Amino acid sequence: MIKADERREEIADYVIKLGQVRIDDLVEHFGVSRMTIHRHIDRLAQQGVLRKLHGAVTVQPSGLYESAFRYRVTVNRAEKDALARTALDYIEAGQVVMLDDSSTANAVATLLLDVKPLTVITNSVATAALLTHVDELDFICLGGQYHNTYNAYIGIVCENAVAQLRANVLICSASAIIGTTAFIQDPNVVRVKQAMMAASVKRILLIDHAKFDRIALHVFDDLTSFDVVLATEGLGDARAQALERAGVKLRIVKTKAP
Amino acid sequence: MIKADERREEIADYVIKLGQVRIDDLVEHFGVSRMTIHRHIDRLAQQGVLRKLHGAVTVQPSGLYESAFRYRVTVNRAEKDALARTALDYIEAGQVVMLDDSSTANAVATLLLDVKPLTVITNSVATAALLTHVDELDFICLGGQYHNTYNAYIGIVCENAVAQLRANVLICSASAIIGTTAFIQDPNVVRVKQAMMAASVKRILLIDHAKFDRIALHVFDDLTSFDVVLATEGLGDARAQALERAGVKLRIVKTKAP
DNA sequence: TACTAGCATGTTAAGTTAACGTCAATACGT
DNA sequence: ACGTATTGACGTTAACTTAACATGCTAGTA
Repeated sequence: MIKADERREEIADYVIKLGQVRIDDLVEHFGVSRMTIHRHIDRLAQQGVLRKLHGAVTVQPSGLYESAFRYRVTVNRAEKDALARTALDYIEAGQVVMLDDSSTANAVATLLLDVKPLTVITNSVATAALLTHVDELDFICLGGQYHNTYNAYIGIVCENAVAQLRANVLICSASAIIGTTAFIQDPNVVRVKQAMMAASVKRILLIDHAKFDRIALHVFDDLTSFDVVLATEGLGDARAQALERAGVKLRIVKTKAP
Repeated sequence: MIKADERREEIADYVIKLGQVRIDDLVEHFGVSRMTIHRHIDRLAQQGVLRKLHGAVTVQPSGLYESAFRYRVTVNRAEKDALARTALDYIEAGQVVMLDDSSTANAVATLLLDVKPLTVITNSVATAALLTHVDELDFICLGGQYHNTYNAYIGIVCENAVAQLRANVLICSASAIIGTTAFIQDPNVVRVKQAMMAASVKRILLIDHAKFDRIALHVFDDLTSFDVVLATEGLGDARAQALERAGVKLRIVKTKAP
């Protein structure tokens, strides 16, 4: 329920404020069982917000602000799952699918095992780990310089690798949406994503509503460049109508059952 | 000790034979403490040979253990370690090191953490897993088509990625040695390795004695093309002298203490 | 209203890990 | 040679984590 998400935010804030906290302190501070704390921090750790130690948790070593920023974006697992499930509508067996390094695309990867046979291309280490050792699935990893923050391969080697390939469908995400433009934090990531755009026939952008009202530095592309933009219903009717008026091929995804 | 490696091989064989074994069964079967079994299987799991479940271990979900990378790691482990330790003589901090997809090069990777800072390039998934998340280490993964048998990325994408890079040192191995020529089983792997040769200033070949008296289909390169050929003493004096007469820069590595 | 499904949570038993101590083999300086 | 670190394997225990099952709450539905 919503209360669980709030509790997770409280826990994340608490840990981020103190830097490192023993699990028993969390148990005492929040007045719930040790098991429940474990379940919460497991999920936060899976989202990359916290890191479990053995009896304690710390914030991920990538700067407090960014961690605090990141966990709010990734909290909504239900939204990502709903987006991922809808994205499957645009993927058919036998196609070549390219996935970027976003956690949303990673969620799509978990569902792709039901659409085999398939060729999948990605620069995400997390997604690569999911797709190795899978039968009936041709997997191509985009190499490049490993970047810890994104847990992905980027850089010129990656861009050139993308340029050699062609995909039927690209599934990607962005850091922020301002007006009808998608933005990304890192210029090197932008170049990789733009190369992916150029190498794909159909382009699908997945955005949860937390991507609005945020700021990122570098322009990725205009929303009208995508064949489909999947957004969760949280973005609001006004904004949805504005985007459609601007020519964006928007499709709203309901988080709950249809 | 050597005994520990043998014990790990015994455990691996036992688990591979039965498919899945409970940890307590291993404790009883080998007559050591539960903790020791844990330590053994942790290492095997890290090598990708086994997978820990929770109270049990299984073999990795991939059909071909004999020829697969995972099993090769445990074969001739003492020899590979000796070769790897000697190979460190040719690597200095700050250099760019390229490693192929051989298990021997993987053994070198485990030792590289002591030579930081370093830039490491590889197409091996096992080696990549070792080198991600390491501070002071610039890691570049060579992408390409994932190949289950080698647990590595190969193909034209990989070859082109290699061609964009330059390394100070290449550490590689071969499937077989016949006369003064190194052979490889798979033509696609040959092309990647040849690209690696062209992209490296100093080339080092690591071969354990099991590589002699074997047959592989495709020519990799002549042994005289390497700046150093490290071989274990098992290859025999006669063969060593013949190679040196042919101009091979051979260095014999002792497995045991002198 | 009653029924059902889906979560969040608690409880307990089984399993795992960290930390420390012992022992043997190896390296090193004198 | 000799004693002295050093290293790695192994065991023991206490702390910690996980899986599995049970309970209760909430929302949607007949």
